[in-house]
Amino acid sequence: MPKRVDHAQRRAHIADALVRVAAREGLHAVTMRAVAVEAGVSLNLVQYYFDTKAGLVHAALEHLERQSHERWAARLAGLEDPGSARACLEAFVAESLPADEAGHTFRLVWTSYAVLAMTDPALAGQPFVEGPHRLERQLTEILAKARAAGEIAADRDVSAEAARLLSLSHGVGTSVLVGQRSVAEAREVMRYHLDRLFDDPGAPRAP
Amino acid sequence: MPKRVDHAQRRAHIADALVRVAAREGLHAVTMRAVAVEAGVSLNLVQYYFDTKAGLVHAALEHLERQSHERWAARLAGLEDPGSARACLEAFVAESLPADEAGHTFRLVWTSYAVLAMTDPALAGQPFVEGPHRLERQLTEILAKARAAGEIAADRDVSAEAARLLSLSHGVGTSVLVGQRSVAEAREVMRYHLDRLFDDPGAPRAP
DNA sequence: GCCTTTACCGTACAGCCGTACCATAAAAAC
DNA sequence: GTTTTTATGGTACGGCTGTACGGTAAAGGC
Repeated sequence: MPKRVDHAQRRAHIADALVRVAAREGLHAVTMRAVAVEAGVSLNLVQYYFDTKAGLVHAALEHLERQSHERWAARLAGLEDPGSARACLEAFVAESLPADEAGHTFRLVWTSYAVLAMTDPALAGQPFVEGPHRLERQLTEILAKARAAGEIAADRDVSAEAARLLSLSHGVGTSVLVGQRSVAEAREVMRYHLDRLFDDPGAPRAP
Repeated sequence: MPKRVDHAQRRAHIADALVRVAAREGLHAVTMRAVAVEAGVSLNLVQYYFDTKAGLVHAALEHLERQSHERWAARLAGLEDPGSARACLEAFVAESLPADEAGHTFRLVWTSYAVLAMTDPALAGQPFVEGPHRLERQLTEILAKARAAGEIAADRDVSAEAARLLSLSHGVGTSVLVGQRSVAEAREVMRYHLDRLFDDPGAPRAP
């Protein structure tokens, strides 16, 4: 075996294994041993790359956030009409709903981490405050442009609308994860919401 | 000490202790010993009343659901104008946001259980499907009456509105719990939502 | 050619977990 | 008044967990 390996790649491989275990059996079932088995490496190797469990868990969270950010950016970039606010927001909805397996996994594990952060001060801070805030600002910008372009009514409060979109998508996503709603029903709720946002006849418009 | 005690009361006492531990340190920190200490009883007593840990956890969930149901019913009953849909929905919002300590505790522990149920089939089923569905039906009824009374526009889809309300309130509640938003900001988002629901000038009305 | 570093393995240890078991006072049953 | 039941305490056990430690083959460095 060669002497030098790509640490970042090994760490990503192990972090992915953690996410898989967490998605399948819950974050509480994540142990160093379980992650090692899932990654197909020895227990010691997990220790070698993340020397404590807290470090592993924390690193996996950052890994997850980076991945989701990239997926969202890629989806935005792949839009055929990036100028259309409706298209952007529909992409946002599609991305945030646990539709495909990747989305389901991400939402589930992310929510698990969020719950963990509610009682563990070492985990809170950045990811669950900074991340959503950034997303919310992004949504606010999209909405502001749409309002300026007359796509949505002039009397809408764009930052409130952004908060509503973010919270609502998170809420319906959760309802899908617990089995209360199907993905189709969730999509329907979000479609209704967007329809209400854009189709507002009789409301005042910009220019 | 007397021979016969009120089992239901003892069980409630211990279940409350579990909820307190879960709210303070997270559901993952709930152990038989921790619950026993919190309740001020011996480990064996916890075993005596709920003979397995799964039983304890399950019973505490039912306890939590019953409590929340009672609180919500009491709030509805305490309304000065129970006929006003806006008042009902505002009561619903107030009840579902983690405003006071009880609400915070309930939301946090409830969400923890929800996350647990996402991977544990033994816990899913009833509480997280039946409960929300019942609430959603209740909201739908309130909205349908409001629409019939002309309080909200005739072109609103009441069941979609109910789903939106429920999911949105859950979403903003979560954002408060993770520290992304203050309770005041959450209330502001919900107020905006209700304003949009009720103030819809120019929209068609029922008789 | 030798020595250090890197990447890995296996194992051991102390601690906490759920659970089972034994003991025992007090009340109830008879 | 004896016997059984109920409510409780204490403790022990096997299993799993995170972490520490001692090895070791291969690759560089010199």
